[in-house]
Amino acid sequence: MASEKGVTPRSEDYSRWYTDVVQMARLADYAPVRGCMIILPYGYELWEAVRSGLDRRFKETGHQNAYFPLFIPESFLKKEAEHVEGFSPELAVVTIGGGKELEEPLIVRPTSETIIGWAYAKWIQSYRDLPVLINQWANVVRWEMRTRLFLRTMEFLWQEGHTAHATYEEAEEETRRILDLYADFAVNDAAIPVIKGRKSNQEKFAGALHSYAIEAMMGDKRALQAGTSHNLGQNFAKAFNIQYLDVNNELQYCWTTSWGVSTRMIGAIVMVHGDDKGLRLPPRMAPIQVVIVPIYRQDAEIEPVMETVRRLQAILKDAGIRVHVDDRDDQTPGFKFNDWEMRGVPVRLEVGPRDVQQGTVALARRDVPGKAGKQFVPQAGLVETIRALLEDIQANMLRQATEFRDSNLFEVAGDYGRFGEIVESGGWALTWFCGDRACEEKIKEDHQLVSRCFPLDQPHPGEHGPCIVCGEQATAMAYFARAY
RNA sequence: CGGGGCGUAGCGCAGUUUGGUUAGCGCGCACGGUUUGGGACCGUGAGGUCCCCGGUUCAAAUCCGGGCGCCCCGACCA
Repeated sequence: MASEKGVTPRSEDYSRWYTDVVQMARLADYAPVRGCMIILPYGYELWEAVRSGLDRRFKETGHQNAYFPLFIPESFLKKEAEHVEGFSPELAVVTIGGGKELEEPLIVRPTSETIIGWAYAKWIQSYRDLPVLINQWANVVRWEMRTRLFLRTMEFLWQEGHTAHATYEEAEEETRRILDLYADFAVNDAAIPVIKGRKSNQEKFAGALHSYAIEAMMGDKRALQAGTSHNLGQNFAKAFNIQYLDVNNELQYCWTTSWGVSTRMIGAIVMVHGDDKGLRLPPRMAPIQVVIVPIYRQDAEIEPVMETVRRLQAILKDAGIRVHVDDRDDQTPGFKFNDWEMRGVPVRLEVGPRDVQQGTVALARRDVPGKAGKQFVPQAGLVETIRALLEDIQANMLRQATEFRDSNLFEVAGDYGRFGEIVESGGWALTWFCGDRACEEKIKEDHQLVSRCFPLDQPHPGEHGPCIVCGEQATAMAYFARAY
């Protein structure tokens, strides 16, 4: 970890900064097993905020939670050709149980399409059983070569939705509905601007007809896929015999979808909003929205100060604001200011003897550094003041992130040299792209990066343009950028 | 899986080149006191299989051989 005081400045070394922030803000710690992490209480509270934000939206759109087993029979994975090809390099396999070699090895789930497909085949008989709209909150394991706290760990937490529908149209509608839901969560709760788009065939989920994703720009301009939604077509339905009888008493294969957001979202929040001093949490996600730091010089001042602190704490808590009183008596106020700034708390409230006398408090906002972000306000009407301040911080953080992102998006047509300049300087290039494997490979060879997505919101809808690589007429533009 | 770096107290490191007292520093921790509106100070104290195994030597944190682990950068991925 970095220096004795604070994290490595973000501007100095981005990846070290990230590692420092995650550890020093006590979001996560390294585990004794390579590539695994311990999610600490403060980090887990953030995850709970992600979970409740998404879960509420899932329920509102008619989904229910369920839980499927961790272990999947090896043969299941093999039933969908693309799927097994995509995942086999990163599987953890259990071959011994109870001291005996297993007849059939068990896969520790890397994702649950197969075992859920098996269950759906059992459950679904008729069009009357459709749609099936199930989500599960679970851990999954993928044997990763290179890992990073939250961004890529061998075991991670996520939600995976799995739905089955009667028609392609319904499945596609579901896939898109979830993509919208993810974007809504990212933008409105996590204050992360995202680009909704379709993945190229090369980048789609192993076994999907096509995949959509929300792509976000991190503070170092690299892209991060923060959520994915897949239209699986009938691929898994055919592999697992998920069939139903339609109104005409004819047997049909279902159309299925799957979609997921993982603990990686926490990495995104850190990397999008953090600054040189550490974490900055959007108020809607912050486990602690307001931290109260009591200030006193002499023992005689403790009593009246703490009395005011407790009173304000109760008022804020009753108003539904997540408030914490830092009453540690072995740390100075100055230390606490820095500590909570590093941990990203949006608002700091100071109560000292002067405030007790004058009926005021000092309020400091995390998104505006130094004195500029500090103001003295009356205790009267504090709930309204803080509510407004939290809203303003939330909006400001989204605005800052959006401005930063937009200033690094560049459109380029038909000029491969210019395209190279953009992506090599870290920007995102939006360009006509035919989507062919050969063209994507060429870019990968030249610039060590692949397409992020074809944005759903196309800048020139209905028009054509020359693919940036082969020059053939392409019908859509895609983003290219270095990614995590 | 390639390239680089690192492994010495809870954390960050010095010491290793050139083997030699009782292995040291800062932070943190415990206790006492003074402090407290932007990272306090003084005093006392606790804390070590120097990553592991083997070898060389009168003597190894230090030299030699082998192994393990972690971090960073690339190839592959939520």
